Amino acid sequence: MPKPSQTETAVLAVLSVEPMTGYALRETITTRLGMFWSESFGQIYPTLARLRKAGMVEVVQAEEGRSALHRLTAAGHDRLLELLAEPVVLAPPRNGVLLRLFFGEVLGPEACARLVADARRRAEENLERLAQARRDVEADAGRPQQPYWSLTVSAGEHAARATLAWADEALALLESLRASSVPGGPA
Amino acid sequence: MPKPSQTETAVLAVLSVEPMTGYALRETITTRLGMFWSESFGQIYPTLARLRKAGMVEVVQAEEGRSALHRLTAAGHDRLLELLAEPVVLAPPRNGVLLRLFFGEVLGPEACARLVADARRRAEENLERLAQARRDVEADAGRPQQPYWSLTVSAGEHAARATLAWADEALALLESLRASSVPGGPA
DNA sequence: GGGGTCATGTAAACAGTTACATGATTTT
DNA sequence: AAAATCATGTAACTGTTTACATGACCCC
Repeated sequence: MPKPSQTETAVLAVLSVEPMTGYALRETITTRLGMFWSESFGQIYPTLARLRKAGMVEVVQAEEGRSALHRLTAAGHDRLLELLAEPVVLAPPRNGVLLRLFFGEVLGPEACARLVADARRRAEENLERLAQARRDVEADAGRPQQPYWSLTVSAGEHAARATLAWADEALALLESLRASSVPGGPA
Repeated sequence: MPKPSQTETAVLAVLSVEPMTGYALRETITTRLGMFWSESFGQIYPTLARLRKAGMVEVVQAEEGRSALHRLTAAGHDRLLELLAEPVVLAPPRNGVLLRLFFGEVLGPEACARLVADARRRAEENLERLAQARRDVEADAGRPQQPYWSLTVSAGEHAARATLAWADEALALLESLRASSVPGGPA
């Protein structure tokens, strides 16, 4: 069996819920999984082609005149189980904000404060998107997937709130730095 | 001027503190920035070669018999300022744990609980490493970089504690799921 | 009929890791 | 003398994004 691919895992997983076009697949990943996953067309279409060739996915005509949909085969479902059981791939850390802050002396407290404020704003935007996601999940009460979806929303909420709390702390510290380094304020 | 590179930024930033060998550069990135950054030798050495050719970095002989060190030139420092002012590159989200949890119905509550427990353990390990980093930073009290370093440690602590809190919540929910789906316990 | 969005794909470029090769120096 | 660590580099591969090309369908 070929070596596991993360894109393949995501594609098979989404198709396991419902057959759809490649375009809808990308749409679903962006809107439903966007907080913790992303795929580009340049990944999705070649992956679908490979999966088709390997018999994991078949193309079905849903309605006359409609685009053909990609549906998981039994082999595809087995493969999905196999891939989900693979060890999780941890992304190597690469946080540009923290890199800049670690060398914050170079940029100075004001520029650092702007970076932290930007990060704070992004976290707030995330919280809004998560509030919508929370409402969507609650509207699906009763579906067997509902508790699992709730889990992922909850993860985003915890992370976003942690960022907010950190940012407030950081902004206070940077303000005190600014004040002590320029006692008379900026000329 | 060439387009900004993240690796270049990190390399110039580390060298701005102190001249060192490529090997020590990697070591420094792994141990000091490891919580939020990473670079491999395959990136570092070609980057150093390019920076040397571009006059951003010069090679100096520190001591007789010792390996030559890479030192930032004035042009290198200007370039660093330029790169640090570039907009932060946000990594596309790719969280394998949350992907598996979103489709948690496929794996079932027990396997999901194992995934969450693993994530929890990683967060706890991070907290231990951060506690050491916190002690290291505090030992450097008085250095002008100290408050900035403290900021990055604090970010890690907030994130790790958020993961712990989420994981506990998630494990409780998964346990109740397991209980309700298999009322008599696993046969 | 024109603009938007649905839909599928390819090509080029890029970033990054892994594995390998090589050798000096230091420690045991 | 051997083993570990320090040190520099290259080559191959992989995964991923971006940009481009193309056309059908829908609704205003």
